[in-house]
Amino acid sequence: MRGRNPFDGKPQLTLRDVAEVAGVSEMTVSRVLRNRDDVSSATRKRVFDAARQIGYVPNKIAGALASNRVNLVGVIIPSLANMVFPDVLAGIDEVLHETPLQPVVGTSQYEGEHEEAVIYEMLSWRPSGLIIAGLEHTEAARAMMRAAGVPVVEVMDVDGDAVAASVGISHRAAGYQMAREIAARGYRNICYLGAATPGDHRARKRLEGFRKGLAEAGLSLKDQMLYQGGSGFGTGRDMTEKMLARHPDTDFFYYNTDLNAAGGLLYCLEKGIDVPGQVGLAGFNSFDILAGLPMQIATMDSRRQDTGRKAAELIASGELTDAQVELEPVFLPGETVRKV
Amino acid sequence: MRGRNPFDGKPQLTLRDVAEVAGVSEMTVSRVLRNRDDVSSATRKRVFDAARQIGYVPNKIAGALASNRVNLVGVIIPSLANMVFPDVLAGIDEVLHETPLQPVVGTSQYEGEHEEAVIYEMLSWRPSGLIIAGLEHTEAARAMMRAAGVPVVEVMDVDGDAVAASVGISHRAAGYQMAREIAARGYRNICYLGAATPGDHRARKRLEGFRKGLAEAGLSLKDQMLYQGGSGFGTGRDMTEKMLARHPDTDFFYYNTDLNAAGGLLYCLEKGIDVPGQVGLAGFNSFDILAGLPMQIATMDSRRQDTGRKAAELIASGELTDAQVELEPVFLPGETVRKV
DNA sequence: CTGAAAGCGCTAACAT
DNA sequence: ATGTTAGCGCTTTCAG
Repeated sequence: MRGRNPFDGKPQLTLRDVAEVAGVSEMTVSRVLRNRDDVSSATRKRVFDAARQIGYVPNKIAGALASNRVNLVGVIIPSLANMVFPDVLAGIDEVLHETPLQPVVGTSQYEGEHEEAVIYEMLSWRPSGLIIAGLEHTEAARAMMRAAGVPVVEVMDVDGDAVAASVGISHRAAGYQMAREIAARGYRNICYLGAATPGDHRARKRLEGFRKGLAEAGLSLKDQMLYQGGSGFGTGRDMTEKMLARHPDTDFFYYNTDLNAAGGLLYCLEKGIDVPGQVGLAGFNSFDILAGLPMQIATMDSRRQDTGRKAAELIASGELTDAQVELEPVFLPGETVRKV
Repeated sequence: MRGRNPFDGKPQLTLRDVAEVAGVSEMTVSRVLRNRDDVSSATRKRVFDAARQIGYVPNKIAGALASNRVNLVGVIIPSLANMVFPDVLAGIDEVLHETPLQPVVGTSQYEGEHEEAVIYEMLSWRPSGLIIAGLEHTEAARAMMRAAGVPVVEVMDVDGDAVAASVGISHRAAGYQMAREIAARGYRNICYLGAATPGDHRARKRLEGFRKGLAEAGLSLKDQMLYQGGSGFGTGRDMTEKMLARHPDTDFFYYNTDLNAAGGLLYCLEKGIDVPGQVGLAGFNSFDILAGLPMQIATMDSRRQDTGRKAAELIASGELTDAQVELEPVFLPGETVRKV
């Protein structure tokens, strides 16, 4: 016997098996199973019954090879551990769900070489499209995406040159706008608390935009602190405590994510610090689950689900597009910044 | 020309193209690209150079059809919107990352018919394995999984009959144990606050186990409340407020998830309620991001990453296993229950 | 160590 | 409305 799948004891059922039971040609079975309407309803029924009876499951591998159509969409994100990426995935899934397309997920672990390998792997399945987080890739990765011959959408960032299409917010603009909002509210001693992930270009760009916004308001960042490891209330709390010890006159903390901001908020409230009077706080992302904190944190909606949805729509359209879709990050003042 | 992919302008590069450039046979190219060691290193280098030069990406569709080997693993979960499922995915991804296998994700939206369709879709790719959340499936779905001929692992639940292998905690046991812990700490007026998702069998089983545990301690559930929509601090806060209004003598709230419990905790603290003296609180899941709340919530670690890892290991082993791996849900008393 | 032939299961294209 | 033929790009098998 030829090399079957090692797990596969019994030979797989083929169209031929269904055809024999139904008493029609393979081709007719193929037509019925692809829901084509050029088959008589009597034949259609016979075929469906036969297929169900023997438990036939079509082989998409063979179908894909013959038709050169693959209903898979590659999705490459840095990690699944950070909530923002599953959020984008959920948006993608929501749209693909209405189509014959299925997402295949790969993670790059914020690492270019790794990402390149995952892209290669994905493209070797000849997917119907590729959705990939970020605009920063190795030169080889960009070359592969350019040559892929299928729609490629880079998501969650529009600050830079996309290989083809892109969907997302400008993190520079998000940081910039936040700086302006903070400055306009009279805060002056502003610190940034973020992550030390080298491959996190989006956080880097937000901080760049933030500094620029401060500069234009005649301000500058007083200090910053970067942590290793995951975000969370504990992380935000610790960083806030340390920074306040270092600079007791800090009057604003800008966090890389709401999760850390929430920790900072809880710390401040515990210490009896007047928020937003004495100290203001702002995060980033806007997580639904945090609605219900003692105070609603000022943040900026990063439009993750919308990003996923829009990217999936571009792929589903089948066009080889290079649309640049910039979504607006929405400033949500919450209750942790002073009123203007 | 035969029906190419509509997105594909240029014909795809084949082994033949590489072979011509390298001046060897297709077969030799195939060997080199599969990293087989029966090729001279001189030839190997020529082939690699040729492949890189023309930008060749192998076609796994064709390879899979010829070899009957597919390096995809189907993963079917109810939703991506609930953090617990990405956590399992992360565990799966962590292990598959070290193998040639790639996860393909599908969601069932907690809906049996939908799940059945997704299973059919997945199996038609002849994946190397299938990981699916839960033990409750339509009869047709179970039949497909039984006949799949590849390792199938049902995860996140072991209370019931698995089609083949299963990995996860017993939610009944988790609920039961939590009830015993609560009873042992002297709480008597106990309410459950959870979700109204009909397809959430795990929450249902936890509650069953919880009731049983209470009963064995001579107690019974005072009341329960189920909400529609996503969990979060706001949801937990609202439910807690309503339930306290209904039963001011409630001395314990058991939540379906830590996210809701956190909302309840914040509400209680705000109202000056003595936690854990007057009111105790416990959730479920154990989310890292919540470390840093004013009080650490009593919870039970649902071992999500471990579950994903173990399931992926079973798939990666390639064995057609029916191992039943029961992980222990770990009780974490935190600070929101009285000391024993 | 390298090559030639056959065919994986399905679908496009062309019959009828 | 249904059937026939050829072949997708690769790997298995067998030959050298």
